[in-house]
Amino acid sequence: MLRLSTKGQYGVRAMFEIARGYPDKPISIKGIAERQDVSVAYLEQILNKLKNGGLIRSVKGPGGGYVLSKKPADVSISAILNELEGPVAITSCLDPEEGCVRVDGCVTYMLWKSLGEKIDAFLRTVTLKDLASGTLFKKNLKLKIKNSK
Amino acid sequence: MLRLSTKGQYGVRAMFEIARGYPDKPISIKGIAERQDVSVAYLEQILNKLKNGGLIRSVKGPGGGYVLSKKPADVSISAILNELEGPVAITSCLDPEEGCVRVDGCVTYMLWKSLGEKIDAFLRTVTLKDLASGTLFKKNLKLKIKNSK
DNA sequence: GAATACTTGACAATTTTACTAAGGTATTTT
DNA sequence: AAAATACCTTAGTAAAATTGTCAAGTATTC
Repeated sequence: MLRLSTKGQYGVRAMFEIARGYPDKPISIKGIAERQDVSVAYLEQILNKLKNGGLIRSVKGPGGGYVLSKKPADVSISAILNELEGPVAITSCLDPEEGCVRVDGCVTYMLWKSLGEKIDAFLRTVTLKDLASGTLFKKNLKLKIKNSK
Repeated sequence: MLRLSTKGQYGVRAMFEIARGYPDKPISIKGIAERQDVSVAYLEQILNKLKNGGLIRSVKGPGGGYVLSKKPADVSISAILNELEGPVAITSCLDPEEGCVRVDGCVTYMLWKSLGEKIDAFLRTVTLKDLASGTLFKKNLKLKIKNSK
């Protein structure tokens, strides 16, 4: 359950590739497609959204590609996924574009709201820099050791 | 993004209703359907899964219905969703029934794994008793006040 | 035996996902 | 200027998942 669409997954992986060229080496769709094993046509859709969201800018012509708008440490996974798939919304009640039909005291409303907030809080703490440096892996290891005591 | 299916949502609401009859008053599908505004036929499917998972037991005949197998404080949201939709698996790599094609060092593997673990850890802490008592709401309020200082 | 209520499996409509296709625009190099 | 590179945009579509419905049971109680 709670599967993330491939669009979101590929988007994060593509942003990771683009981050590697920061600040001045544009990364082409073709290059990303090869290294991350995703079709060029599908990536075009994804990167277009990220560009419109202002997370990356494009450089046309030979030698062109995409460049991160901000430094990797300032680009969170939350920002990427928000642009591609909208905000976390466990239920339709919590989707700003939909809303709740059962306005009355729904017993689960707070549950899903809290869960969504926790998820987004986590995704905001992880950045492209963390992916590149493997920080996340280390953090996780530390936590495991701590817990096993 | 990260929408939970209606099956999972209705399942939790149904379990909440059943919890209200614990330990000795069976709650009928019809009653749940009316109070939670879900069709009887759809609930049948859902409750059947929960029954096979051992979370509830059924009582046939007039006055029958479903009864919780354990006390509300021992039934976590995680257990309910696990039964209805399988474990949290943000990506197919992390689904025990699928697996990862890109076995090599995938940069995002740890990210999705950590997120999944965090989600499940939270869902394990919330029980049917919490839903009934509104504990979650109070916890959340406390947190907000703390943060706003 | 009539009423209540759970049991089971099949199936169908709708929506979402996960792409592909095709043609266009902008920039650089030769 | 022409060719090559690479981004840009919209439309369409097959497969899968979701979200149910339907029908024909079985078990229990009154």
